[in-house]
Amino acid sequence: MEFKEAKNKFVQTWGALGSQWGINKIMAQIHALLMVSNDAISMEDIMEELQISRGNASMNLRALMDWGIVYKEYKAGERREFFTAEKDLDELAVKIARERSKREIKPALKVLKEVSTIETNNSDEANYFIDQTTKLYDFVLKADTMLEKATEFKDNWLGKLLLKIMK
Amino acid sequence: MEFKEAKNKFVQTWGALGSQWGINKIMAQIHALLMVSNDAISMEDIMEELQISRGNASMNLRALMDWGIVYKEYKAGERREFFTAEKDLDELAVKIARERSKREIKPALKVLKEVSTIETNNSDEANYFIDQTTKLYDFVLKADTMLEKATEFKDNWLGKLLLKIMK
DNA sequence: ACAAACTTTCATTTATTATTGAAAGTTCAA
DNA sequence: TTGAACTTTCAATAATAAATGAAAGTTTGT
Repeated sequence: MEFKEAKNKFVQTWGALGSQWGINKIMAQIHALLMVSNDAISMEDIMEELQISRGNASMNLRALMDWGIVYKEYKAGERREFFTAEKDLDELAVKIARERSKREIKPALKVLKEVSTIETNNSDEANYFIDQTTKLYDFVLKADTMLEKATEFKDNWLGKLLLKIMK
Repeated sequence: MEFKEAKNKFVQTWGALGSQWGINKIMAQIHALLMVSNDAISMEDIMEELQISRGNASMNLRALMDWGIVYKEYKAGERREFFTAEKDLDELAVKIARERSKREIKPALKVLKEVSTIETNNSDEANYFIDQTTKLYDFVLKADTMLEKATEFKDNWLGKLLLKIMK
């Protein structure tokens, strides 16, 4: 396998993986592209490489910047903007974890709290519902807290965590 | 908020959460429904409650059973099948983690291995590519191993893990 | 102030994914 | 072995999500 072929395979795979985890395919592909690029890339080059429209590139780059995992870069004497990815994998994982927690887990927790604290008519099914949603709330809260704690390690938390787990 | 309203809100929220994580909305909704139901439910009842077709119910129940998080149950003297969810949350998390690892992470790792071991022409960009994909491989492997280890605890691993992390 | 170089927005179009429902399949009791 | 009761399959359809591209917006050099 030669370089170009390998690069393409990587970008495609990363894009597919993104889709399966609820992330826009192109967004994941752009990220993949930036991850393996030594220096910053212009929007034009991204469009060219992935064969996508200007609007698509613009919107997905914006989304990646909102996630805090892609940055704009300016080059001296250049009018256009260049883009570069967060290359530190621990930092990357931390940012993704934080965003997903904020956007998805926290709101879900709020709903779980709400529905698990309704006034009940003491019917069996209502009691069971409260019991189950309360357990779910505790579980999700614990998982979310774990993510938070893990991200506090900051430097190579994954490696440290792994060591601890294996004790 | 009354019971029926709360139940509906929970099912909707769980469905939306599923979508955001790459899981079919109805699949997540059926799962939610079963999670808060004291006893096993027939396909007919699921169709009725979620207002979906027979085919849809059948396909998604099959998918949930493939994941190992929903079971068929037979009631004495009843012709039709009833369904029930894995209620143990630790067990549920373990099963989901294992399936996603098997279906998505393992194949991705295989590709990462492939593309990070190409013969290089020693150009800067090819070298950088190999460097980055190798790091990514190591990172993803570590994360996947962590999941595996975590699931080995089996009994309340999340709680134990959390204790360890916070030390 | 103008215009060239570049980016963003968003209504429309296209692609992807999920759903339906009718037909085929299965199981079981008589 | 028949047919009633139930489930599965899958081609057609619908719903959802993503992509396009042209117009509007912005920035910068002169």
